[in-house]
Amino acid sequence: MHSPVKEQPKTEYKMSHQELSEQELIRRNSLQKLRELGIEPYPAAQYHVNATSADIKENYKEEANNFQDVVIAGRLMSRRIMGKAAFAELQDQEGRIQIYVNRDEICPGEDKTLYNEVFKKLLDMGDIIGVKGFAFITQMGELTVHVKEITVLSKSLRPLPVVKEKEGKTFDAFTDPEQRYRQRYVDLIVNPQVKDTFIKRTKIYNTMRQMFNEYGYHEVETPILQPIPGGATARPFITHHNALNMPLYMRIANELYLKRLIVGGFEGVYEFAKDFRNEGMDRTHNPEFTVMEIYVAYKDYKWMMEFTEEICERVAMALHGTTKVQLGEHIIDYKAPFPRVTMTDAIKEYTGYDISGKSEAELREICDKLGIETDETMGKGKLIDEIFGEKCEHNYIQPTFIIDYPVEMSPLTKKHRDNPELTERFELMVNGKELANAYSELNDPIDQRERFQDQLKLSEKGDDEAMFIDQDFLRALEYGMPPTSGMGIGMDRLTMFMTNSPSIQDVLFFPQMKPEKKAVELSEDEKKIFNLLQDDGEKQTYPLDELKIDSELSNKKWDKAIKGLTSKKVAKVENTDAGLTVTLL
RNA sequence: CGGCCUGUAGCUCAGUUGGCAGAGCAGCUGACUCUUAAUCAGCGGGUCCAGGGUUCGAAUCCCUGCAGGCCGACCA
Repeated sequence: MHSPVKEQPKTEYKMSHQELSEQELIRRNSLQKLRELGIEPYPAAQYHVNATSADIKENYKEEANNFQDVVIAGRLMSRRIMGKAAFAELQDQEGRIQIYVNRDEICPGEDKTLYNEVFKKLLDMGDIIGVKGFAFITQMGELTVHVKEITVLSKSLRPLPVVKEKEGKTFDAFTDPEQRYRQRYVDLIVNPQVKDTFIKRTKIYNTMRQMFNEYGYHEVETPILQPIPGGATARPFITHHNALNMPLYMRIANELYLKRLIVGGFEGVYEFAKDFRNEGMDRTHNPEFTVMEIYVAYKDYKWMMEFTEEICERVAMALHGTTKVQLGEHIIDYKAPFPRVTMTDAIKEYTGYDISGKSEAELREICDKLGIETDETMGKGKLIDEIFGEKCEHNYIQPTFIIDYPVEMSPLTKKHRDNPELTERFELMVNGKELANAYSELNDPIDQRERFQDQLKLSEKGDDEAMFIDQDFLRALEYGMPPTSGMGIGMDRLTMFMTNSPSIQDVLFFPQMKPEKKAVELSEDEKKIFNLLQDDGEKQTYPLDELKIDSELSNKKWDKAIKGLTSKKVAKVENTDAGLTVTLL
């Protein structure tokens, strides 16, 4: 019988207390003292606030003598104590406001404990308090709340980074990217520009939602767990449903579901969708990201270009009050209309080659001449895509629609009304990157089936990103889908562009990170076994009997050490065909 | 996956040729009733990312690993 339940809390308790810093111990001590003074550091009752820092700052007028009975709450961000009086800053959702605390005013009687002990000693920066008082302007001219009453709302047990500022210069800023992303809550508390970026992000969503609703379109939700990951070419995450005993994929796109809804009779549907792609991560890619997809019946891609221009204009105006937005060294102007450039013209312009009507072999030759690497799995579509990606894409800094893509690289797109080699598709390029992707949706079920079959051939050729055949989607199309235009826009990228953020991590609250590993402390005997396992080549697996002999430990010591290693998740014991083995984790 | 850089106190960072672990802010003690990076005096605080190695001696040199950043590759 093992009893991990009994042992584990004990060690954890011990460990967590060993790790406490001096400042953390002092704060825990203050917490205790508050309770001894009859002050609950985590009160249950609601605290009725009647103003915010921004309210007071925007609307206080000395001559009007308003805000004479305000109640505000927030986090204590700085303190300047001068004997019997003190200034401090309180930070609420809207920002910071200075408060003035006078000993004899918060302690009118003989007992000065509330000021001398509670305010001066037991409260710290980072604590959340509520204050009741009146607004006034100090001799130095700063709008301040003169405190009459102070309430502890939440004691903070960890010291915050102290960021100071003078004349626009920031001192000791909390800048370590790892800590900022892992502890976004701290980042948000001490770096106001970070909060601003995320407020803008929400404003982008609200602006778009409002526009779509004005148009009468319908916001919907479609499955994230999909039996067939369709609608895009990308490697999916795979998971497993236990009760159904079947694999499920995390969606890489929601396109095929939204089109089913168009078949079902909705004439305009949209979804802000979290998509998941099991691919590389870099400055512009996170494994989970958000795409807004919209489908409108009886429209085509030309209409959708104008609609997309309106989105960009409205979003820029809502955020900045102008269509001109700073992005790195460029100023991007989202004023409509944006130029429309065909893919053929774009390639002609930047490479000199005319790709129209060229065969696969001819295209491969052009790639060779341009110094673009190719391989056997690449079809016509992919070759053209490579040329555009290598030689053209990065040139489109100002918003530009690239239109009329080759049919091979757009399996869900209607063939061009004038040229069957092309499709009615556009991508909106901004700052050399794809921001939106749209087409006149393919609604010919027989054509769609053939396109899927072409994808299947690509897949057999070795393209592991080619699309699966979604039979139910084809069945839906066979019932008839009205001519429809659809568009997808990368919300993370849009937010980056609109907030001048160089990295996707700056526009995601919680970007994906490898887990923090806690240093595991091992006993002498545990280390001995650990080292034996570590030295055992790459596999780091050892037959249990052999390991025990090699460790030269007594039965008792061996037992204790190996149990210690398994309970700390350093190694595991497995019962295999070959007998018991020990593997390093 | 490859190259470069980073990891030292709660935060921001120094740390010389390998020779006692440092500063500012924060913290603690005290002074101070309109300050604002408040000020003044004093004090405490370290798994130098982890594990090995070289050495009389390692934050520093070497190896391995972990985490992060930037660039590139792959990838839309």
